[in-house]
Amino acid sequence: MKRTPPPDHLLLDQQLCFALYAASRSVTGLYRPLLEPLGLTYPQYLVMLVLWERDGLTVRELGLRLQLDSGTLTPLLKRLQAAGRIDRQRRAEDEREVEIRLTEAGVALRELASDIPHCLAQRLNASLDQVQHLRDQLKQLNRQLEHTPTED
Amino acid sequence: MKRTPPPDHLLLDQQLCFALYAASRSVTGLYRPLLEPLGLTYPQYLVMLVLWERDGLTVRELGLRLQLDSGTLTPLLKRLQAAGRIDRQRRAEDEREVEIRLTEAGVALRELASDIPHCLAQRLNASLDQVQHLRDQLKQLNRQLEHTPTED
DNA sequence: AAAAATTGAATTGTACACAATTTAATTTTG
DNA sequence: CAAAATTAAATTGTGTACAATTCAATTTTT
Repeated sequence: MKRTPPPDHLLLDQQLCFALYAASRSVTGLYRPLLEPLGLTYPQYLVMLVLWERDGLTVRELGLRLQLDSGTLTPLLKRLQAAGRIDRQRRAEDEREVEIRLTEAGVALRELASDIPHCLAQRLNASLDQVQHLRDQLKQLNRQLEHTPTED
Repeated sequence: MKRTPPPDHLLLDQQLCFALYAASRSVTGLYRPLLEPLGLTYPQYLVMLVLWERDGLTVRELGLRLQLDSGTLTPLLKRLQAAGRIDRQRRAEDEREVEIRLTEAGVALRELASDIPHCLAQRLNASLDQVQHLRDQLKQLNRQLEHTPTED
């Protein structure tokens, strides 16, 4: 005699996607005050993390690492260049590729960033275990999604 | 005799933030082909989820629920209105508030959306347990962040 | 080797996010 | 009650995201 079956599956609070979306934006928000003194946005910080690990990558390689395409990266990299953190240069071996290299200022910025992970961990006021567990689950989810073609 | 101490904390793969950011965008990407036939973007879908649960909320109330401000919601809601899914109307009791109401088409859209959670769960090809566990951890993280003022 | 296909960036266009400001309506205060 | 403070949306401006297209450089085919 039920009129409408309980539509549990469409409840916002049931959605993994919303939990992810909200958590991602919240955490990004935590970074903002820490990154502002460095003059970096959050996606720019991610690019710097990659370059601090390995300098001289191409736009394509940065895109693979961060799962971002040239439509996002090109303007972002131009802003990092305008701010004097990186240089962009076509590769001699293959003129299609653009190599991204840290400037001295870009390398130096790493010192200023070195406290950020620690600062952030404190603000998260979650246990390290909790954070690592969550991170590893998310990474696993990401791996599963990477290997799931859209099968269209 | 180490030159530079291992900068583990700045490695991209160590960052919870990046795992979150990447997972969030990946999952949003999974929704895209499912939402496209409905003519909805992913944030628009979230707004519809809220309204399907409870119609007639104000912009402010939607913003609280989704953690979005008027700068994001106002143009999004105008697009939903232009697409005929909602009406926007100033409240008589308080002319500052704008009440959002589903149109008939907006209500009807719910039927078409009813399969989406199931479709998505399949594409995630993760166990339900895994998804629920992850979701609950993220929700807990969100709660912790909500109650952590910026203390500035 | 020349034509065709592929590839890497850049560009174009649409839609978020979010800080900061503005505007209008309501509340609070002196 | 009028001025000041507060509030809710809207607006403005900057910076992503991402699909789709363009363009030039390289590879692959014929």
